[in-house]
Amino acid sequence: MPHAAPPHAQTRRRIMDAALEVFLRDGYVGAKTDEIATAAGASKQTIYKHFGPKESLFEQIVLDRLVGIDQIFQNAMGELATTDDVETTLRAVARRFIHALTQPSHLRVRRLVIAESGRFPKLGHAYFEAGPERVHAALASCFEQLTGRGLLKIDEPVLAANHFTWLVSSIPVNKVMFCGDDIRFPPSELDHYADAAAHVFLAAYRTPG
Amino acid sequence: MPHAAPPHAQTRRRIMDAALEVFLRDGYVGAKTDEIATAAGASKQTIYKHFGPKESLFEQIVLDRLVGIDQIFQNAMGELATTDDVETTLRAVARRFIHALTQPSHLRVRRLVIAESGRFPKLGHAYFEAGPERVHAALASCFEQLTGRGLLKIDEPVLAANHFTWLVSSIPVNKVMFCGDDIRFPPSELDHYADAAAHVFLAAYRTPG
DNA sequence: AGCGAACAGTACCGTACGGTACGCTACGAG
DNA sequence: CTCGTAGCGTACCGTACGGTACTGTTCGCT
Repeated sequence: MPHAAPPHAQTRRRIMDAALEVFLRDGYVGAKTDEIATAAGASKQTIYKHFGPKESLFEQIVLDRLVGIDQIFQNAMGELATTDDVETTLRAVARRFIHALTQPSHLRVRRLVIAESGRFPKLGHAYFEAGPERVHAALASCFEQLTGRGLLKIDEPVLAANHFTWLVSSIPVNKVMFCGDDIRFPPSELDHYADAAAHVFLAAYRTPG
Repeated sequence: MPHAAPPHAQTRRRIMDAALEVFLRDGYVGAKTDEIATAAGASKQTIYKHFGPKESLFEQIVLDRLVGIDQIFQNAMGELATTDDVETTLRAVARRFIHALTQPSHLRVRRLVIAESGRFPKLGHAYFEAGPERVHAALASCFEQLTGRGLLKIDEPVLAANHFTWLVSSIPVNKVMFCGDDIRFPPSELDHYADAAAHVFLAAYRTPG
């Protein structure tokens, strides 16, 4: 821990964390470099030295938050592909999924990217590919395996993956998009959404009998 | 070019239309009052006379776009509550729904409200209530009637209404949120999403037999 | 004709913000 | 000790933007 001398990286992280916070709160245009510097306990020169102009700083920070964004969801999928009890496992996946997704740390970034996707189209695309699309691809691959094993009946795996994720997450996610990140959902409510979503999904995609 | 003397309302509308366009393109902070004035063919004085400061202008314009926002969807529901052929009608509703929802004129406002919901929390709430929540309430009431008539089996009508609308619209809506309003979906693709959504919904909520 | 409201055009004010320059301190390596 | 690197703090520059004042003009009304 008291590793004393990482000269560069530490300052860099401090700036990125502080800047992200300011960008999340005020948006790209509303964020002021002076405030970022103050919040980071750094000087503006240092920021410009490390990241170049404001646009570049913004892109680097958001892009940085995107690496591995799908990992938590991939993890949430767990042993889905290899289970024998699809219903139980899928419900568990849905629950882990919705709890992970409704973390403010995730939804605030999501809203920021949506807000700035006009000014930074690349960021919008990058988020979409690194997040939803990756998750849907992984989920679709699970569904294919389960279909192959006769446990599900799915013709269009990617479409089904979309159905599953949006069924699970749309209610809380959309509410937060419009009503702010300070909304907290009781865990029981999230569980209820997850269970209901899994129920609907299985009604449509479970093998009959 | 001969001016035909406008009674205030016409100037007002010209300003509101131009300002909305600029706000949609640049966001609240990015929009410049000078540019709004130029785009409206009006002078800044006139704008301030009619709407007061920038914040007030923004709120009035967005609020104005919210009245009746649910009407197109209510209309899309048509004779849903009184039909005897739930499957056919529901599929038709889903198609009308997704085509109405994916109009750029709607999605651009949606994105703007999300983007500014931090700075203007009231607008976020107002949008959510005037849009999704109203639609869900109306849809839920249809579902209750259909359940009463034994054509559907729905315990939680509002939850089911959420399932239906998000099942139908989530794929294109979310894509546009991240990838920009210039994305156009082939009508056949939208129809496919609508049909698949109706299928999933009915599998879960149709009365057995 | 004459009055007043509505409006365009433009100049203007104050301030705030992105970005840079400069001078200073602290520290690790040789 | 000395030099190079990383960083802080502050002052500074140019510009741009929200908002106002002022002037002149068009139009409706009486």
